[in-house]
Amino acid sequence: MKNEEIAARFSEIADMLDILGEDTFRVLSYQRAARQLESLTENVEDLVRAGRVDQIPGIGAALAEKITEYVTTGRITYHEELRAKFPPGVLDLLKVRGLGPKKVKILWQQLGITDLDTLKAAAEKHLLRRVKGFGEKTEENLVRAIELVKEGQARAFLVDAARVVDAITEGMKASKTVERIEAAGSFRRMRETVGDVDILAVAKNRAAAGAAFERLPGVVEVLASGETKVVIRLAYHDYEGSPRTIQVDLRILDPDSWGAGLQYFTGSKDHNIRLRTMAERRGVKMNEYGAFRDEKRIAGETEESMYSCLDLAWIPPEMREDQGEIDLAATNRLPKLVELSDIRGDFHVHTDATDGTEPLEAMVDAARHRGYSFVGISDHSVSATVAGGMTADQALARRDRVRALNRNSKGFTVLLGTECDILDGGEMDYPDEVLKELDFVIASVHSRFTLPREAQTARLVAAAENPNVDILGHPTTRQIGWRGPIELDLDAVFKACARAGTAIEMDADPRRMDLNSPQARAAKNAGCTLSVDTDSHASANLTWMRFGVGTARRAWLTPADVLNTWPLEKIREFVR
DNA sequence: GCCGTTTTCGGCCCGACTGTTTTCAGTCG
Repeated sequence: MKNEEIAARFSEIADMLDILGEDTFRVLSYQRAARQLESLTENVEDLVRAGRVDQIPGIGAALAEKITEYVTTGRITYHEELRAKFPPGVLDLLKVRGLGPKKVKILWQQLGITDLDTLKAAAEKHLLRRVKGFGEKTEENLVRAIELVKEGQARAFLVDAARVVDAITEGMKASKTVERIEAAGSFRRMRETVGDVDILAVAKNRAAAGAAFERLPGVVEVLASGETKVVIRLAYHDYEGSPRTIQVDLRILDPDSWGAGLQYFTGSKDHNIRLRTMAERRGVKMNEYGAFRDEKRIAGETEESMYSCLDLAWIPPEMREDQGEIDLAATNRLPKLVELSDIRGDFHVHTDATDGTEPLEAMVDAARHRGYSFVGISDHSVSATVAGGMTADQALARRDRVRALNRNSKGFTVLLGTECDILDGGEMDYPDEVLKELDFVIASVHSRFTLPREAQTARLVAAAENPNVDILGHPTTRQIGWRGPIELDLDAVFKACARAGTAIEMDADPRRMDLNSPQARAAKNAGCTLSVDTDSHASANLTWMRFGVGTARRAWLTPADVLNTWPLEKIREFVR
């Protein structure tokens, strides 16, 4: 989709205008437009064709024209003209913590510093402290901050952020300095990756709570330490065992501001700006301490009170992205989102018969202990050689083992399926007779990621239309931080799935999260059923369901939209 | 550059913290 490409260019225009000292609100307009494009569920090319680009919130005539220019010509002249004014490397300086547009402009135009290496050398030679606004401390901080940029500190996976949140919550509770503690920010909104972790707490003795926070195990640096706000950088190991660091903000609130703080620091920024604008029109001032009319507090203790004082229903955090949820809350039309407790099973589970680490029986047991009523076993097909794919005979040979398991377990059903490779032209890796013998079929792409868009689309459409295929697995095959999505006309695939009655997967592997939430919302709008699965290769991975459900909630899915919340009889009907 | 239930002009969220300077600008979220 061109959405991301245009968003990236708008974001860069914003940075350049900012450094040039242009009007801040122009800069904000480009930033806001970039965020809107990133979370847009529709393909911007379709909007251009339909002449509806300027209906995107935050996009007016000028930005609509630039979007149209990019869609038709592949470039934005204004963007290229601005770029010509900037030596390569200058924009990288903005990534350094402590450097904003003003300081970058000074470094570039007064000292001729246009890249990270030169800046680091200048700081180490103490050349910066001669400039007004820069001092000894700034030089020290910059050297460390540049190192961080060069390490390429990536955003944290949601599962890792959850472990950091748990560790901090436990550590702070153990310190007995806080009465209440909860995570807010993009983690609470269940974004697929998290830039920093926001923790809110209530404490009688703020200084003691702040000190306990700074002493938590794993703290490598204290970035700020005030009365109501402490910021640290924390070391952790990601779910694959690699060492990383993440910034964690602690905000200490008064009990009667708890709801206001939770609302404020959960965001998103655009959601909050809309709320505050609404409040202002009603003569109400809203901030992290409460809602006030004529200096008098009218809300703040609970999050519900902050919404109800604007005549809004409480909005689930996952929906707070300024994508129309506020209008729904105003008219009591918010959807009843799917919850973890609605999930009755998991279709995408591997065993040691292919590339899983545990035997079938162990995976079945783990699923049953989660309180599910079914589990779908979906090991790889023969062409997935790196994953130790099974032959058709091996796949069918497990039917007896599964029948035995099902005979001995009341109220729990093992479905024997496959994650069958989609071959080059969209054919399936197992013959129809074999697919028919299995309880369900997930069809996935594991090869030929670089096919041209049209061929790739035709390939997935053919798979979706195969009457034996029930679920299209991890449809874009992207892996965060490693491999981008395949070139694909997703809308065409959604239409094919809706037509053929094939479900589309939301694969909750932390690296995949595929479909992601805007895509899943588009799939729902196209009439598709979604299946939220973990793609587990070990029993511990079954817990990823929490984040798959979080992403499904971001896509506004209800239980009716999610195949694996349905009663088993209805599921059997669907996969027949 | 966007936007409209006081507006087609004149607003645009706003508070915490740091570092440098000495009363505040810049950055961040």
